[in-house]
Amino acid sequence: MGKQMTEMLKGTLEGIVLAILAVQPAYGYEITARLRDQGFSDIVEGTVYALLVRIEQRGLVDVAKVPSEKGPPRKVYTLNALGGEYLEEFWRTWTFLAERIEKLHHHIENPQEEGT
Amino acid sequence: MGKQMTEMLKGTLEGIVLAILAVQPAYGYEITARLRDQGFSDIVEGTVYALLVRIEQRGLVDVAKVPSEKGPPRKVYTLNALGGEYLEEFWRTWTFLAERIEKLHHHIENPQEEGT
DNA sequence: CTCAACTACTTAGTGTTGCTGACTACCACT
DNA sequence: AGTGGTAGTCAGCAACACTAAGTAGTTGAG
Repeated sequence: MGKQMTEMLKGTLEGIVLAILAVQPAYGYEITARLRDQGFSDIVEGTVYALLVRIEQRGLVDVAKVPSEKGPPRKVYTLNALGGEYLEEFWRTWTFLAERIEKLHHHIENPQEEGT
Repeated sequence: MGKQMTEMLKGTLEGIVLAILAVQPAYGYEITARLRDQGFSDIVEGTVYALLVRIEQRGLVDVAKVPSEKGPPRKVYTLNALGGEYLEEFWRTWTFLAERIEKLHHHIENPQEEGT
């Protein structure tokens, strides 16, 4: 998708993954696949795994090793209480940013509506 | 606002500034002030100036030095054709990302609506 | 049995970005 | 002369996503 997407994902990808985990626990490989399903087709596995390590170290998720039938054991990540708080904070930040950006977007296409 | 906002601004701040310039040309100090007005209260001047240097070097804006009554000359930035294209690309990327994130947000609050 | 392919995770190094904090410089007013 | 607002610059830092390679298990073809 390009450089813009790469830069834009900084800070949001973490929230996206936490949001996915909020729906239900998952392991890295699965999360990558789910991201691909949801349209983030060029997010590489390495990025996701690195992100998971980060959020684990920050204590936002609980980890359980679960044996897999088809390969090495899976590390299943579950959003915990702290992670839930962090995710809520993410949504607040996101909403704040998105509202302002949408306002700019709208303004450009409708410059006559001077709000302030 | 915190670390989350800092990270989230990466990649979007550039688009925000370009969008501001799309409305009308402006100089750095003014852009900073306008960002503050629009709610981005803790974006520091240094960041904006650095960003302006970047987009100038990429040829997304034209620059004109205009004398000021109250200080050093102003560097007035104007969005040019290339910048306009880049901004459109930014909006596409933004829309793509925002749609997917909103879907996630919605999904969490309405998990019964399974789309797939 | 060996090799490829898929699953699953790890790690070292790179580039971009926004922030911190200090600095230069110009003007007006006290 | 000194303070404060205007306007821009610069060096150094931390965080993040990407690249690219590697490890390790399982399955299936040759």
